[in-house]
Amino acid sequence: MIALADCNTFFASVERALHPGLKGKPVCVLSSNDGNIVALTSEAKALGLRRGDPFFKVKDIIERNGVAVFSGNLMLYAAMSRRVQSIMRRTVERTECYSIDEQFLYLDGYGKGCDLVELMRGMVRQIALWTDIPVSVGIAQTKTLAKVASKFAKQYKGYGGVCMIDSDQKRRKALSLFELSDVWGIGPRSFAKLSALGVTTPLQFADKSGEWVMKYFHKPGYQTWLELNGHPCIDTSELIRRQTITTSRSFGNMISSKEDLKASVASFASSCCSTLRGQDSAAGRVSVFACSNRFREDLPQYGNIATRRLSVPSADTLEITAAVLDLVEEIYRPGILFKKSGVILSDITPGCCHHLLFDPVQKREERVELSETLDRMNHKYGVRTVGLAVAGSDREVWKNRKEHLTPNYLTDIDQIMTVKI
DNA sequence: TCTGGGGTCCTAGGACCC
DNA sequence: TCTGGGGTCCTAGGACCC
Repeated sequence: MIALADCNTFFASVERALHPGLKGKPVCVLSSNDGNIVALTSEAKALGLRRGDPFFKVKDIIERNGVAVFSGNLMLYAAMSRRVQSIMRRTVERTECYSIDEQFLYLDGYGKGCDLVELMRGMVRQIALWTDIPVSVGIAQTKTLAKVASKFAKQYKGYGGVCMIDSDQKRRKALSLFELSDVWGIGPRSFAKLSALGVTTPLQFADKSGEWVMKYFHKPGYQTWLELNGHPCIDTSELIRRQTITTSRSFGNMISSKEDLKASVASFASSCCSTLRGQDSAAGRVSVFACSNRFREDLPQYGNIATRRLSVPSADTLEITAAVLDLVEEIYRPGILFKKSGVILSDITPGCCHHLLFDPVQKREERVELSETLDRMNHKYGVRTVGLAVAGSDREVWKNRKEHLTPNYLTDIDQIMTVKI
């Protein structure tokens, strides 16, 4: 059996854990630039707010009802996620991090039936006691069914946070009651197609023949079908080393000058490179993209991407930044108001120092050392303590808006919480 | 005025190879 | 009238996930 442990409305729960006065109150967390709602508690949902709502459109609902609003602070959430994960690893030996708020736990060898449910309930209580983060756990034979079970665990208080699907009878009942569009692997497109084909519940889908599923939904849909029928086939274990690394942002203010665009992508290149070195890899290809504001129909629209292959896979901030600045020359257009830009590293291979007979970069070892020194300094003294001048300062015009930011209580000694007694 | 960011996998089609 | 067979690699686009 496998369990999925899912933190309930995770970002909002972290904010609530660090602001105890908000217990039982509506809380929303915003995306970067304070753009959209990305996480919200059930109390906020009850007011009609939805994930994805643009903040400016629902501001009046928020103000009228005294909803607590926070700018998303990913560093803070990642730190809390590590705490939650460590408690899960104390409970079960083999775990797999699927996302910042979800873990798969392999339960083979931990007994059957009630034992498993009690084991997981104990873990949920421990996490609540030590971190104040509410967690729902689903247990079943496959990851897709475990996800279904975890949603039931979240929905019905009576489960004590843990729901198990351990018989065919329970599986069929669960699938007949579950929302088809909430099944892991069935997105809006497949949902519409299934509806048109007369399939409206997960059970009806599971009861179709394999050939039928293959004909209309090909391999991904077939895998979901197998999993719903209790045959495990989705492997999520190979996600440790990323195949692409992207850093991109929407700007707080639109920009038109080439220098601002260059500053933004140079800053993103640094961030991509330190992630790359952090997983001990090198990238063989660098891309830069930029686009205008798609919501401003009154302005000329433009978007483009340019890619360069590096002669040797590299993790050198200087080399990759130089490539990124060159690529800006290819995509920049005067007169366009840019709203967003980004850097993508791909063709990623293990090992950060590659050698080639005709390497255009001199003294590559020293360059690698320089980059690693940057990483160490920024790790010790805080992000962007040292960087390339071309990436500009923290006050650049393209920087984000973040008006409701919670301090980095868990990761920065200078921002640690003050307690008054 | 204000509309997120970062990933994966699959498939089809084109270009090229012998 | 009929016009090889069997591959690889790359790219773009679509669909999905959190």
